[in-house]
Amino acid sequence: MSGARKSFAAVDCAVAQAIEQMGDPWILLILRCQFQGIKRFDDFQGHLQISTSVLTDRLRRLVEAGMLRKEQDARDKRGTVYLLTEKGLDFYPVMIALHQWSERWEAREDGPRLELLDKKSGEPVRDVRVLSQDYRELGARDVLALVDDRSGAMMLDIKERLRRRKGNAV
Amino acid sequence: MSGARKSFAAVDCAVAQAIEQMGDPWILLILRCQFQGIKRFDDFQGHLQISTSVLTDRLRRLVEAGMLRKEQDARDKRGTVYLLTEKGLDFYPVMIALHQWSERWEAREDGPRLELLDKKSGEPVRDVRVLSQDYRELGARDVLALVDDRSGAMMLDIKERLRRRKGNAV
DNA sequence: CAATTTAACTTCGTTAAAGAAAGTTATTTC
DNA sequence: GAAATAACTTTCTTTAACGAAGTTAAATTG
Repeated sequence: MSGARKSFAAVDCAVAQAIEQMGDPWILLILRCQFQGIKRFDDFQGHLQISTSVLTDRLRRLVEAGMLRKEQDARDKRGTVYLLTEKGLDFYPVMIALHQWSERWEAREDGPRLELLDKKSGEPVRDVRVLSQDYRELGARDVLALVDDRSGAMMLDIKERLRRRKGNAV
Repeated sequence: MSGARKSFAAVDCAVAQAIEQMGDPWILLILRCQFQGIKRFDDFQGHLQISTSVLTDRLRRLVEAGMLRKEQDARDKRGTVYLLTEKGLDFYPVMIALHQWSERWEAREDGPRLELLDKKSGEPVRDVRVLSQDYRELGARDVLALVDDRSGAMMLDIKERLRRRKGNAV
């Protein structure tokens, strides 16, 4: 009876909140363009083949979310530039993690389309990974997720689930 | 005249391809649940309040994309478990980068809802960042994106854009 | 300096996908 | 053997994405 995309803002989880705001294909593609240096309305359209109404909507959302700020182009007063804020720039690791994951699993036969080099050294950047304090690479199975249930006590997520499922296959 | 979400599969870019496949809110939320250990149809519904038709569709897409595999539950032959493949598990850095970004910028006043600890040491994991070979943290401005134009020569992305825009504000 | 072009939208009609609810099939528990 | 449950499928309604056309203000061209 709805047709609208549901909101899951009520879910008390940082990832869910991030997805609520940034987990939209066009939002992510616009951010990708931003990191490529694209800043203007018609350049987004040229690169993304996005309809004007949707582009307007997504740029507005990104500004509202504090990811981008709007500025008048100094050279052409008709023009607007959308610039990444500090919050927007801080999304870079997510974007690069996504990029590298894609290169690892969906690579073209003829090699990578894009190489990311550290400007200072000229060497490729490291694969974005979850690391321990002493820089060991950690997978999902090496990390313990502690959920704070807001009642004062810290609760072990895994133990709680095990309890609830009463010995089902894990 | 369309109403359908457009495909940008033709865009020759790894990030765009990743977004085409994984840049959907429900896809991302299902993956988040997977990393929490949720594996069964009705558990996804319970946690996500997702409609059955959409959940069916997204699980099918995730299996098709090679992120999840379907298995019959050994204990209950009615049951199906959806398990992360190697490709799916490798998506972990993206998920944690998203989580940490959200905790940094959308944190509740009363502190983090989830703490991620290295099982081996008990210490929190590092913030997921783009790192140089010698572990310097790199921002978007510290990284050079080299585009391979498939014509043999490597082409400097930034220089090319500068040339095209003929001295517009950067 | 008038006419045209351009940037960044807004509005409008159409359609495909998201959603709610009810129905289906094969197990399993009582 | 009856009721419950897991994992869907089907049907119907609504809404948001799409394409195209129109708008406004500034800049460029003749």
